[in-house]
Amino acid sequence: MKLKEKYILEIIPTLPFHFNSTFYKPGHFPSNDTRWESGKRWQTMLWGGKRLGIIYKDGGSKKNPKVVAEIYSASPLTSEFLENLKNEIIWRFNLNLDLREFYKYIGNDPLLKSIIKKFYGLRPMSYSSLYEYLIIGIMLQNTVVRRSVSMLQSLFEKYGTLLEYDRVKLWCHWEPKVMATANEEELRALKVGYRAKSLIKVSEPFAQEEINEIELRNKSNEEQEKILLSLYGVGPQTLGYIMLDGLHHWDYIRNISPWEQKIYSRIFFNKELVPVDKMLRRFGKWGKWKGLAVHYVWEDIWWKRRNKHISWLEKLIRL
DNA sequence: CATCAGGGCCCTG
DNA sequence: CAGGGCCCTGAT
Repeated sequence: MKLKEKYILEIIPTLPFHFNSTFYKPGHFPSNDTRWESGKRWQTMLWGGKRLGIIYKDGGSKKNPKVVAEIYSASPLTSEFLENLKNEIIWRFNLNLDLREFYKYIGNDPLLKSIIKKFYGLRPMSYSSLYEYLIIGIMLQNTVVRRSVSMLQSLFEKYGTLLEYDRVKLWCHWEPKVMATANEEELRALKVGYRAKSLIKVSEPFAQEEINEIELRNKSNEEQEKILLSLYGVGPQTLGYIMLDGLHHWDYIRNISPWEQKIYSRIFFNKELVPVDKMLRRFGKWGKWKGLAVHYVWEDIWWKRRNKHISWLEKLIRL
């Protein structure tokens, strides 16, 4: 599917803003709906029934930051559509986030000080919809990165759409109803294993529009947890990712998976393995910013890995 | 060759 | 609330 129509959206983020560390997360596993180079992220997006190809560009300076989003589409888009899309982009990448209070509260922490200086203006982000994030969460469960990558790619090739824009070909997600009506055997043929059942069942409430992502954002913390946990295949780990990245609860850390526990032990405690409850107590000192603080340290180690070999980390990643 | 655990979660007792 | 089972895959 070739996308010929092109529109430009310009977004002025709040100060301070750091483009690269916000628009690229080296800790995310690689997927073929996105591509990155410094100052530029390609990203497909299925939104409002349209399959879009987007290029996010760093279009400003440190003092006057600007995100330029090139929107490619096969069919024309109305100005109303584009305005709504702009707001969605602002939400997903937290371009309205005011970090000043966080920096004030946390800025002198010995571990965070230098990281904040390096990534001054970093925000968490979720490049996908809630539904798509749930799919990714299911792909991560009980396996290693390599398999997560290959399972998602298989799903793209069977249920997604290959888009071409800016001379780049990237896969775009499917509508939930496509997977809600898939049968388990055809999914299992893609070697997703027992996750097939979760994929189907998690798609159903979205296909039937029983869950509205926009409405969910306005519900209380407890209601959000309840709704998400009621979905088949969603447990505390997937919930944790979504509460922070997708629903912007900057204090949300309840669960630490074994893999994260090992990495956290090294980067926060310089030890082999620290008990989870001890970790949570330590993170508690960052109060209502603890999730965001952990995100900063977490991102830092992945950026470091891009530049130099960290052998203990390589062993834990298990590509 | 077999066995095991991995960016969890569901279900049972 | 603890613990077994689950699709696969590569590491050992």
